[in-house]
Amino acid sequence: MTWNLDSSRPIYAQIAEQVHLDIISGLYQPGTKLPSVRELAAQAKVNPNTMQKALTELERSGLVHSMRTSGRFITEDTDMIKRMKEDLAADQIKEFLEKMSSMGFQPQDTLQLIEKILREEKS
Amino acid sequence: MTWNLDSSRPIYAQIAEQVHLDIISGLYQPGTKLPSVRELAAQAKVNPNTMQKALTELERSGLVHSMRTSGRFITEDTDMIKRMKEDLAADQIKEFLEKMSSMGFQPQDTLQLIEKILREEKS
DNA sequence: ACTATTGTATTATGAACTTAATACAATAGT
DNA sequence: ACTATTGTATTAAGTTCATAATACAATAGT
Repeated sequence: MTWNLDSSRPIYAQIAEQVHLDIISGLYQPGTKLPSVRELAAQAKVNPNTMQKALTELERSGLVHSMRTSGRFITEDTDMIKRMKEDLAADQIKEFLEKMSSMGFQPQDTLQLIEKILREEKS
Repeated sequence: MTWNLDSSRPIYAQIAEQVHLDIISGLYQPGTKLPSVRELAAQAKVNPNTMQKALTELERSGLVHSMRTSGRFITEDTDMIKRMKEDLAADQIKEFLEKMSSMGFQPQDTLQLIEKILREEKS
């Protein structure tokens, strides 16, 4: 797990989002136990309170739940994870297209630009 | 000009970004005078200090410059605007593809998903 | 039974952000 | 010359965020 944090948004929100993505992408398997708050905080080099806040935030999504003294676990509801992945992907795409649109790129322009950039990256 | 602000990031940063986009998209024409700080603040329903901070921030990009008492103006350097538009678009695309990738969608998957969503939106 | 580990709560401090209320210097327009 | 408008600066207050330093209750593991 590599933590990629900046100062553009609250750190706890960035952490919550990243763990969210890691669950959705399957990096964290359903039913798995998460490292402890203190350990995750150490890994991410943030205060335990900040990590706690991030995880509490994540809990509201239903993707994780805490078992008092045995730790925090990823949900085993694979359908839910799948649904969230689809929803989030759709949201990301709409948000992205909207931003491109506000720059003057219509969806078709955007698609072509993406393809152009992908071609360039291959070299 | 409709202002779309939320609490996820500093307001001044969101304003700076939106004006930036409006210049890049051509909504604000090169050489044009911007409304005054106080008027823009009233439009966006934020404090004049906040709008001032947003515009000062924008000035660092070189897209606008202030003329003491006659107001703030959009740069006339259309080449610069064009260049910034291209750069920003490329950045947005890369950032987007990276996020999709962290969710488990490879670029080709993402392209197909976008096309699927565009088809769905037509109906 | 004991102990370490778990999530959680509390209090304090400092920084960043936002609003508010003013004030000032420069100058465009009259 | 006068006046209103411009960008800009200052000071104060309140909120959110992050860190720090502890502390507590519950329980898994021994």
